[in-house]
Amino acid sequence: MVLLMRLAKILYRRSSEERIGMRARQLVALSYLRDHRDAAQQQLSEALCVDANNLVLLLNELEEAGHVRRRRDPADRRRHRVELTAGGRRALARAERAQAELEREILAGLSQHERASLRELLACAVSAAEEPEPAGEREIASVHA
Amino acid sequence: MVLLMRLAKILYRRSSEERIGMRARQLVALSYLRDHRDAAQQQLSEALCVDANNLVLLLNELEEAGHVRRRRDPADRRRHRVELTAGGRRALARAERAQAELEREILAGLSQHERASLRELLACAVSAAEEPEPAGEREIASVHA
DNA sequence: TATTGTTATACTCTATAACTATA
DNA sequence: TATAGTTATAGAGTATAACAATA
Repeated sequence: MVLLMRLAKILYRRSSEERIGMRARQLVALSYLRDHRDAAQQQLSEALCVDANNLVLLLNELEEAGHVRRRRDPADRRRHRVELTAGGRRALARAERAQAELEREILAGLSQHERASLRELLACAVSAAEEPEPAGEREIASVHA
Repeated sequence: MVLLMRLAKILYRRSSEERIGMRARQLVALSYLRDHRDAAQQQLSEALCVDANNLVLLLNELEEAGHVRRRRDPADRRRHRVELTAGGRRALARAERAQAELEREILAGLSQHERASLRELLACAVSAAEEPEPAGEREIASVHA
């Protein structure tokens, strides 16, 4: 856990804007939006661990850059659905290429196979953490994978 | 990479002071100090990715709490060596127990074996990132492990 | 003169609370 | 009245720069 925090900090420090073409936070948001089409802001706020108000500022940046678009949900007009634009997709692809290079640098101590394992484990952990469980009954889980 | 940043943020958010008995940053620092006895502040600053001035503030907190002690290095009196006190060791142990419980919660989607693998991979990556390589010659590395 | 650590200050990021509109 | 999003403001966190002590 301590290790995870330290590695994340190393990564964050090196993910400068000139290096990957956008802020690290923006990259995380765009990446999430690609995997979860038309997410509502509330959902984004929870998934990215960003307070609702901060999310507004983040989305303002992204919308101004033309990377995302906010549309009112016809079903519930209080809601805004956020979608990735074509330009946002391209910017995301560029950023991910740069990020992959950075990844190779930082994880130079790991073999390709180990890096793949790490990615898989993280994906599994994050997706499990994403579903906050229907209600209670956490004890039974995590016995096997 | 994005996943790593997201997971770290989830972890950081949940590592509240009342939960683990100290700030997350303090835990990271104490943990490092246990593994690297009598580190100089400069070394700490680099390893923890904390600017030298912020490190001073962090160490002030820790020293005030009685968890660490600063001593001048007799060999180079400009240097301060930071050491963990007995109280610091106890506080660290308590925090790590609480943190381990949190870990089980957050990584509930992973089996015990998977969690162990993750820990190992992270340790490997961090320790590799710790040595910034003698100089140049990064291209040859990272072909195999 | 260069380096280690410290202090002072300014800036960025994040969180708390009040506000608008829809339900 | 409650919820989704926005705005305003304050607080925490972080970085830039000048400083003191030692080499």
